[in-house]
Amino acid sequence: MWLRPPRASREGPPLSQARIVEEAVALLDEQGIDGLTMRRLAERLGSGVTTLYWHVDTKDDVVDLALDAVFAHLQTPTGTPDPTRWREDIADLLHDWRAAMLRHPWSAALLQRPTLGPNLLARMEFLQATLVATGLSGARLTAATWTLYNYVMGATVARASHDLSDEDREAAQRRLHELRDRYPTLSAHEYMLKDDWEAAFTAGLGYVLNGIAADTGPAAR
Amino acid sequence: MWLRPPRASREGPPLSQARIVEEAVALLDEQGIDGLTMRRLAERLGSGVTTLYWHVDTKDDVVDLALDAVFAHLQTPTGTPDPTRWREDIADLLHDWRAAMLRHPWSAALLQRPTLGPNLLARMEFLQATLVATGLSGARLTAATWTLYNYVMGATVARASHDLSDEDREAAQRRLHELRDRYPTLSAHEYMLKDDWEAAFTAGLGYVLNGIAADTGPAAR
DNA sequence: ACCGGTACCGGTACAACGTTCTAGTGCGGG
DNA sequence: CCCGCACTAGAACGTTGTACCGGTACCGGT
Repeated sequence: MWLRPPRASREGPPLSQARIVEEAVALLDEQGIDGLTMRRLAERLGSGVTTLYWHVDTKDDVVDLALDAVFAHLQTPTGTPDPTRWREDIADLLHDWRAAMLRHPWSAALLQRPTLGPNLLARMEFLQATLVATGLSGARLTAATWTLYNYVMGATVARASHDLSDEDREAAQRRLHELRDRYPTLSAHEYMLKDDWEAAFTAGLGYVLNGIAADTGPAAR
Repeated sequence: MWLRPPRASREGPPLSQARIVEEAVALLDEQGIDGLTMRRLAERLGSGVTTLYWHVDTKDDVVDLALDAVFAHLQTPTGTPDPTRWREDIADLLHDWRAAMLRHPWSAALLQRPTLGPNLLARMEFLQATLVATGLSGARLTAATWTLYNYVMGATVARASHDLSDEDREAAQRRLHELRDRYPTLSAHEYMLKDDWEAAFTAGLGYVLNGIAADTGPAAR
């Protein structure tokens, strides 16, 4: 009866969806996608497991919110885009996009859900608006938009998934050498040893932008 | 003692890793990534759950093998590539690559692991060999290889993840219209309603190839 | 004809998970 | 004073991946 524990009496700020998401991101950063557990999350928040379900319907909600939170930090520039600077503007956007995801590598694994969070949409809006300002529209606009989107996503996923330890990378390249009959080119050009991802990303983005530039209106060139 | 069941006496072919992987792919096709369970898999194979663990170390092994199996069907052309046909050859390869993954939509979600299965490596080998034949080498070769890889992967992941039902797509576009103050461009250009993915993929691939072409040796043009 | 080992099979068990059900507790407004 | 709302959480259920261990069929050697 008496002498039951004093019930902790509302310490700290009350639980909220925002606090849950914030802690979820931290947990994901530390332990990766498999480390995110409702129980662990509750423990870190100093709350009961089931309490989380008052603020959130399901674990997937937490994941979706955490994913969009990754893109929260940047205030994408607003206002009418400058058509003469479209290449730089898009390059900046995509570099930042990729950097945000690589800062939280688990996010690359979560792109199986459609791009519908507010922060992601804001980036998409800026991307497409810039392309419109170059004179693109219709099918060519769609193609350009998605080509750029595909490229960043692909580059980020590839980067995150090929981020092996040095030993693993060397072991993989060694195996390629052993199989050099089957993979002569990969073996000769050190497919697995590449490590300047940043330069490769920039160069590839240059290719894509060049390809698109040939299709824009004269205002952009 | 007596009258115990006759023990079924080795019906069918003995379990093997190949049979497990084959059935895993079928199960993934029918039920998606969450439908793949060691218990369900065992049931479909008519074996005990733990028996699977004789042929396979862990569930992740099954997943890795199933992923590479998706790329098994195509015999990638071997022999020295023809530099005058590099665009067509690469376009064919990437179209097939994407088609193989879309035939098994769960595969797009599994690209978090590096590209090391034999079938994936064979495709990579062909891709890079074709690029070498155009005269690329060094950093430019690396950039071109990964740009193409990134583009297919991105396109496939994006396609698989944005494959909503018609209602969902319309609901999403309706929400965009409601928020047209924040997303004027996306709202005006029907961002969510695009459905000719095939054309967009082809057009985007054209951009990328054009961008790369400007960087190849004269032999390729 | 027997033995022993290798290859393979599968029941039981366990810890961890996501989630539902239900029973609370404190606080602000009538 | 107390009702109801916002919030908290324990207990429990069903499902998951996997370790442990006791089996059975078959095969080569003696």
